[in-house]
Amino acid sequence: MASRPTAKKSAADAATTALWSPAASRVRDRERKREAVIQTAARAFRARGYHNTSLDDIAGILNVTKPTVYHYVENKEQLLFECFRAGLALIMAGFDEVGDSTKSARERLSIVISRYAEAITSDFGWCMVQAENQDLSPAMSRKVKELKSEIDQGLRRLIREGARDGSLRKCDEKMTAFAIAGAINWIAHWYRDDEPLSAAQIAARYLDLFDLGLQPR
Amino acid sequence: MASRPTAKKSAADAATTALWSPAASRVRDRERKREAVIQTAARAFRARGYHNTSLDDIAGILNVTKPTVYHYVENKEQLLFECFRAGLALIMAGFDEVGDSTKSARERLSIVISRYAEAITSDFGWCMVQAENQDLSPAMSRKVKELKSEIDQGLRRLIREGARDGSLRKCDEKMTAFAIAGAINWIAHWYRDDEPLSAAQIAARYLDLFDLGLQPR
DNA sequence: TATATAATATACTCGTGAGTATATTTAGGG
DNA sequence: CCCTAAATATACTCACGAGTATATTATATA
Repeated sequence: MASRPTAKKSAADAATTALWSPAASRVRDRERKREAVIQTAARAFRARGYHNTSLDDIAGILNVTKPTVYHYVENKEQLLFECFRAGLALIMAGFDEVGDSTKSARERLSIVISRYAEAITSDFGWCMVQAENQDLSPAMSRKVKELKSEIDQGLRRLIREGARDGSLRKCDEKMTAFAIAGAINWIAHWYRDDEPLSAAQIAARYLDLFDLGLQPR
Repeated sequence: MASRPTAKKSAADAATTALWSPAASRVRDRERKREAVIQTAARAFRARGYHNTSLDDIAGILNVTKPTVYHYVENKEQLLFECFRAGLALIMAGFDEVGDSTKSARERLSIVISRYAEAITSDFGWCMVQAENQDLSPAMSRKVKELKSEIDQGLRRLIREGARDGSLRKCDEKMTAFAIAGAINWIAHWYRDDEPLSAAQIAARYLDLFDLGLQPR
């Protein structure tokens, strides 16, 4: 393996990379660096896919070698897991935001969906969506599944509350939550940074469908 | 590499495997065998993921060695592509089915969505959904993208026709098609063979959402 | 029945990538 | 200013998996 692999760094990588740049004042803040590793991994995973991204790649982008990466994370799987967790946190933040609101369930659902879509279009969101059980050890797979189900539970709860407060029509709670989550998760598959619509705009259009349906009124 | 790797065959594999079983009358029908290779690959990819499935695995399931697999397909990428193509064909069959129908666009869309969901829950459907550009050569990636867009075009067309014939409300054609396709594609991520609801039942619930929306009428 | 061709197997190569043993540098605390 | 611990690098190992060169067996046809 070539030392200090000469990786092509995008402008967007510069901010994180600067932490190691020879010029910079190398305040070694373990936590900051760890986060930079995770952030860089997320970006790389999203760009090339988990399996097509080696730890050498990630190290290269950071201007560092593989053992350094291992100094901050246990292994590749954990790296994916951390990215996943960050993505999940973004989504859960949406739920927290409306947690103590007095708004109708319908309004709260709107907000959650919008935040959800924003999260999904981020690097971490991609990881959160793509963290496949198949790529994880049984233990980690269980954990991921468990955590993912928080989103599902949150959506179902809003749908249930909507049926109670009358702001949403009664429907199959589970399948409706799956359909909505699926539509949003899928954004990660097609969204590119040059997409003309913002995540919020996409969410608004999706909400139009979920709210009103396609049948003329 | 161990010769004739002792792979655990599921009951469902038996039918395809029988083509090579010593007892069977070995009518060597190239096309049949090729299809068995592709079918077996699809099942394995879905079960363990594309990257976690080796050609030795696939050969093993078929009671055969790797060069035999190569006798029927160029390489692993092409194997995925064939699976993708089979999945796509299932979906496009839904569009063909309603092609010359005099039904309203709304009714036709219902049928297409139902067929689409059925296709997605199959092994080929999984491959169709998961065939990521990241795993394919540039040329193949282009081809896959091109073919996938047929689904999108088909959906948009129905949505457009619905606006014309009055059976569907006017909406953002592109984003609506994306939302619907996303919701359905996502089924591949969570559907398991022990799922209590059939694909058609899932589709019916999804259609309920897409048709009527969540806002009480 | 001999021969060409298809189908399959054996036994490799070769690259790549995760992970590590060990050395070296850097920085802070005594 | 020295000494310990953290941070990083060098230089590996090792397994695995795609793909192949080559032999062997079966089958169809002349």
